[in-house]
Amino acid sequence: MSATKKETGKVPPRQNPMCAVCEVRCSALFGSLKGPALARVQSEIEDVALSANERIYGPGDAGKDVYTVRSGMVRFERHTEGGELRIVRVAGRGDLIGLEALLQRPYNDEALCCGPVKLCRIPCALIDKLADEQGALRRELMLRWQTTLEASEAWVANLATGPARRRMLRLLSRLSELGLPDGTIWLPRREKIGAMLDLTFETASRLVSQMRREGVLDLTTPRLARVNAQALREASAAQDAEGRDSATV
Amino acid sequence: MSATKKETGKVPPRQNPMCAVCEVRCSALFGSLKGPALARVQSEIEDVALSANERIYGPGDAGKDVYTVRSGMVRFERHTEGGELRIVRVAGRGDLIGLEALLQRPYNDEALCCGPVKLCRIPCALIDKLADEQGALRRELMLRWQTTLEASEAWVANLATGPARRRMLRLLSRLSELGLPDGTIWLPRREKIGAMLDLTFETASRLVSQMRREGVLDLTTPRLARVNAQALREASAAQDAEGRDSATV
DNA sequence: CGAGCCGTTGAGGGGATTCAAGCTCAGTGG
DNA sequence: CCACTGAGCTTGAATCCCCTCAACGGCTCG
Repeated sequence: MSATKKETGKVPPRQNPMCAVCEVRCSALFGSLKGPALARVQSEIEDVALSANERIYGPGDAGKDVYTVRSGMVRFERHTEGGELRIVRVAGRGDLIGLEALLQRPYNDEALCCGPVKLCRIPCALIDKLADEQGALRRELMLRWQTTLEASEAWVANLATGPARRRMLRLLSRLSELGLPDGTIWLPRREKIGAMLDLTFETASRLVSQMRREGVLDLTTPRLARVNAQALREASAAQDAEGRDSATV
Repeated sequence: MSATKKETGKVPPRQNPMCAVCEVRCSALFGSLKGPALARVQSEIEDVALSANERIYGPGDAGKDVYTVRSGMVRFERHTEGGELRIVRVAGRGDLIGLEALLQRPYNDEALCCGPVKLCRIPCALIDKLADEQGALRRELMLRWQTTLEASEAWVANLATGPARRRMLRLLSRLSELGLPDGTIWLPRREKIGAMLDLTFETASRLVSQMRREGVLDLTTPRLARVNAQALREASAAQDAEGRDSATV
């Protein structure tokens, strides 16, 4: 995934992301495209900037596009059979979302922005066209599906398992991956944390406070926080060890 | 540990499922293939019959095949970051499993048989070859990935959310889909139910007993049961209504 | 300023776990 | 034949975790 060929030089201006120099190119869908194909891509892709809680797409929308996340975090909400709201996954920088649309299927979830988000909107028609010429793109697409599937299964295993405290610690760990390298993360509203971990917002609040008292979390502005990676690792290890004890008796 | 090196050449031409008349053909991967391609497929596919708890593949295995489930039920186990066992998904008749292998990736989970299972083992090399000639197959593959992803997200929303009783009711509902039309289902051991729903086996047992007393479930042989679809729907509706009440206050 | 949203914290109750006992059933060997 | 085991299942009692209900404080905005 390190650059295959970049620096094709000073690609002239367009209004769109200029994939050749895009900051997520190496991990992006069109990372493998060459010259002319890449040029055509650039005229059809549109980049969009959204702010917190804006809707990218939702169930029922006629899906004609997929999106690459250039920055920010996207959450996927859906309602359970019982009607409650549940967040089933989040996507971050480099992820490709809305894959259902490539199969002419309606979107399954509602995709919403956590904080400001930048996207590339990619028409499905463009991908269909390119895929016929560029075999590598097909493989890349399958890879995206697989990556998404892995994220979903990991969500089941790590964020939907065990006591609330453990789930919270794992969420912080996941948020750290999506956040800045200095540990700054986007911390959702308590109610959203609840929807991710299947908790009430009160319990989510108590856990956030607990993390704060323990020095794992440091709340800065309303929706931003800093994670102490070291303390998080220690707390997680302690929590996991405890679980192992009772399981190994 | 089941056979990994097959296809040693002298495979008799006639031992395979005959896709053209296979009972799952319409929903199967090669449902769209025509004449000659189909004939070639039949000489390379091997059908396997496994019994309860046999391992189909596991993390670390060199993935060289994918499998179509012809009958029975397959569960996917993995360990959480804390080391506990968790079942993250199940597959049934018509499902294609082990898709990671198509991307030369190691399998993510351990795939195990619930009860007797019949599979078609399909070499990845065969799919790669066919995909170059038959465009429809590529689309079919993507559809499989998407279907699997949807199943995984539904698992999060329905089997990992809410009180234990609701999760159990939803599990029964899901097992019914995979079972016979007369309501006969394969009911896992209590410990496995726990691994699916994130419960202790005692709680799983209590819930099974409860379902039985309510007439939702009727245990026959050790691992088989019959579901009263009507009673299950009613119990689910009641459970969901209750949830909605407290949520809507 | 009051209204409303978000977050925090406390008190009490309920649901799931934990610990523990006892049951059935298959297999084994006396 | 029957005692003896061990695995799986069931059930009870006590504990603990999380939910529910409730009050309150900070903040923005009309």
